[in-house]
Amino acid sequence: MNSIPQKIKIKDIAEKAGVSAGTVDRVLHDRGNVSDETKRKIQAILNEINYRPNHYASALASKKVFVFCAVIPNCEPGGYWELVEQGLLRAEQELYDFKVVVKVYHFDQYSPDSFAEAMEAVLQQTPVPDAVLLAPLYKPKTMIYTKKMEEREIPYVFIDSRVEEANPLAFYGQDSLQSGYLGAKLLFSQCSDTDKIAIFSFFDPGQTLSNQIALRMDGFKSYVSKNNLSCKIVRGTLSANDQEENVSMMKKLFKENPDIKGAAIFSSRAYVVAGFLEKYKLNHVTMIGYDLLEKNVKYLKNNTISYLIAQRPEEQAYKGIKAFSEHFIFKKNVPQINYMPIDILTQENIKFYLEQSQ
Amino acid sequence: MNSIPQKIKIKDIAEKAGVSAGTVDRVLHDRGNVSDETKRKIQAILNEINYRPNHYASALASKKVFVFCAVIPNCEPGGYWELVEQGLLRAEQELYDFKVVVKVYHFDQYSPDSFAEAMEAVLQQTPVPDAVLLAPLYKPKTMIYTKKMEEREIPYVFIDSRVEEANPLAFYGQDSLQSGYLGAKLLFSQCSDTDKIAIFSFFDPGQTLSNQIALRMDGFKSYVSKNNLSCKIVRGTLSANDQEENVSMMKKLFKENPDIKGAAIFSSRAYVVAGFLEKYKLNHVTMIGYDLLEKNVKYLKNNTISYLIAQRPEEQAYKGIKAFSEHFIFKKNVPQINYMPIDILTQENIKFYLEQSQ
DNA sequence: CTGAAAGCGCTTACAG
DNA sequence: CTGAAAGCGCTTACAG
Repeated sequence: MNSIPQKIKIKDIAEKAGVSAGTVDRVLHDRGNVSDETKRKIQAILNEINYRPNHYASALASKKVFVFCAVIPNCEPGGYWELVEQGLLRAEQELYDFKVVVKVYHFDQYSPDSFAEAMEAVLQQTPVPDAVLLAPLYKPKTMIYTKKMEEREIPYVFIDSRVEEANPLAFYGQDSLQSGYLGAKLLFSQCSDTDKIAIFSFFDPGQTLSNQIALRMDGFKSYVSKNNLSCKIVRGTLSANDQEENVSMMKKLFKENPDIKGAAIFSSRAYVVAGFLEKYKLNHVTMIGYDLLEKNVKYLKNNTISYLIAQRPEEQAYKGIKAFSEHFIFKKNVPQINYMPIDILTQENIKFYLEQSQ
Repeated sequence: MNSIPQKIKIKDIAEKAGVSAGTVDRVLHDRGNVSDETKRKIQAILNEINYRPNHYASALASKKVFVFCAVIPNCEPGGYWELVEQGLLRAEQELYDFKVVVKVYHFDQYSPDSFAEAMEAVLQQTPVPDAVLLAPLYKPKTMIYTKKMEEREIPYVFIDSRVEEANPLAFYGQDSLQSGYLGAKLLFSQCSDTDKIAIFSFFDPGQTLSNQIALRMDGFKSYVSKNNLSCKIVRGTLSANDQEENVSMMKKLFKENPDIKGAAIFSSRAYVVAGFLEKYKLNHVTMIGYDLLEKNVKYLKNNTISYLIAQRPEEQAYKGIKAFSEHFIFKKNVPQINYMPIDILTQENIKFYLEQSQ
């Protein structure tokens, strides 16, 4: 009548071994204070039977509080990192009954030093964090702190981009090179191979261009060269905070190059360029951009942007925190490299991605 | 030191109300045997404080076994419905400790009668299922059984497609009309507006074309008419089991219409047409298809198919079962209409969707 | 109608 | 090194 097969419990194992449940628990979690003989006997039984621990009961009984820290750039309202933070909070909510706390630390995404400060604060906080999630925007500073965490045996997860030399518990993010490559393919599906294309990027005072943007640009170029396209590429440099300067720069660029047919920008702020194209009615310019921000979606919907390429930032953060709970609470192995799908968004399917915030 | 705020437990409420935990439990779950006065007193306290029940402890203590039935078409290896079944099994695995069993019933997807038989079996099984997930391929038969389930107060979830007149706990699937519309857009991004296009569909002996396929076709046509395209459309009818006949049909079609430039097929078996195009080297024909099947992916990778449109079948089934656990175990409200994103797959991003099977 | 007790499957001091 | 007991936050008979 009952279709659930009888589950094996610690008590069953204890009886078989002629010991108490406490002792079985000790070998199960390898916390010592068991004689070699008893240990062998219990392990023999464990090998024979298929014991599946009930991690919910375990968490209920355990007094352990987990503190997971997250180190990400400051969140502007409506900006990319706000989506990431939402994922962190969703994971925290979901893990509430497991006594998990997520503490978020922010840094200035244009300042490697500010990243370092945040990491210092994390490593000095009490209680010591059980694990750390971080967006490793800058490789040298990242290496300093991954090393420290490895010394202290604090597992860490990368989101957004990754540093190959480090050894995180897991990584969740996009293959940036490939997303740049796909961006080129989509742009040239609307443009001719010989067209003039404008590529925009934000001026970077400290020469600290983040990994991801640089890789997307490489991917874009690799599409062009692999397919022997004879397009001409012109560059425009944007300012992060001076919108007037941006407008005059773009005015000049499009005046000097009236034959520009396509535009691409590899940061999440496509709306800066799209706003210009719309205002000055440059409808003949096809544009592609990155990331599912409200401000970008507006221009996708009115056809100023033809394609947006997205990377599920909320899901990256959510899965990053969940990786820690899988590791500590559910004792599961987590795959180390987890590329998110490179989602292609158009006017026709955007609606369903917007609904998807879970 | 401990950042977890003190949680309120049933015992705390019981003390405040001057009753026992059992009585609080009775009003919490509305299972009667409580005097109006006690009930009021407890509810007053409940309204004041923010009690968050620990559903894990609740499930642990409860003896209730949940049986969820799923009614889906037969799974061919490598076929669409196998992906759905994988999602069912993943959900069952994940809910193992909650004493959840998922029982899968299959039917012949070309036979409404066979669907009805499966539903009969489900409703007659012992124990009575706590909930039923189904793919409502055929509306009239579906209505018969959704009615019965509503009478017996058995919640049900639709996946794949939905019947608007019914009232499921939830629906997980694609907006088929829109996915057909997007298919047209992608095809015409590679073809000219005036090209000749071939549309293929499987011959349907019982005139029981499933909802979804018909809607995709409508969506496709609506793109054509909305954009005033002057393309010519020719039709090809395929057989589900006679591959030789299919080849001769397609030979004839392409011989008589050498100017066919594009091809579309709205079922999951794009590989039947793509295999023909590849074999007879019709490289000048651009093709779009549906669903992330291995056999389709092969032709996406070698460029016979330009775009595949996917709908996350594994996730539909997984979320469908999870909707039941949210409802029964975690007492959460489940959104009723859940459209899956319409994923656009290309050679460049397919790899990351393949890795995504969770 | 209500409460006390036992139990879900595990962990955690504590005593020896 | 080991076991008995208490407890995690709930639910479930059972007795009254």
